[in-house]
Amino acid sequence: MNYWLIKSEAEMYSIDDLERDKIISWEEIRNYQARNYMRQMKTGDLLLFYHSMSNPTGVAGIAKVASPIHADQSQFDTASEYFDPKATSDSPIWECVDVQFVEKFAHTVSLESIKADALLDGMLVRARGSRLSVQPVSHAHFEHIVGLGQKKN
DNA sequence: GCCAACGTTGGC
DNA sequence: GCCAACGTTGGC
Repeated sequence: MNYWLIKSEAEMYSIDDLERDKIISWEEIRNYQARNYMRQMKTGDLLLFYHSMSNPTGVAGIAKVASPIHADQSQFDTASEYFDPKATSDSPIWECVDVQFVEKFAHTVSLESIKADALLDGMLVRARGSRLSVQPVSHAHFEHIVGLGQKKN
């Protein structure tokens, strides 16, 4: 079992949207490194759901991988801004997994508190200028974030 | 809204 | 294959 962090702009698609939808294809990722990490995902892997461009930014809950990697349908959709003319159904360029809601935290674990916590040293999301929207997370970091998010205060 | 950091593109 | 120009991300 592996652990990951996925980012979403909170105003575009938040943990509340995922709670409502239950499960969606995590489409529209157009970054090779992020795609390559998604290719490594296995059904059942757990995901920290991170809100970017929000107040506060941070981890808002947990999701899980609910399908094997598959073609991102938006690359074939000429009406989509994510349409890719170089992609064909025989050789898709962009891929994604399905993501299923698990839980929303009692409170968001803010980036500020993540940066301040020595137990989270080395988390990629703390890196200055980190723009990667799909990142691996260690088991220890995952468990610690979940503990912080579930804590009542 | 600003802007630094980063990824991608394309000319050569 | 270099690298400047450009577009995007994302914290603040």
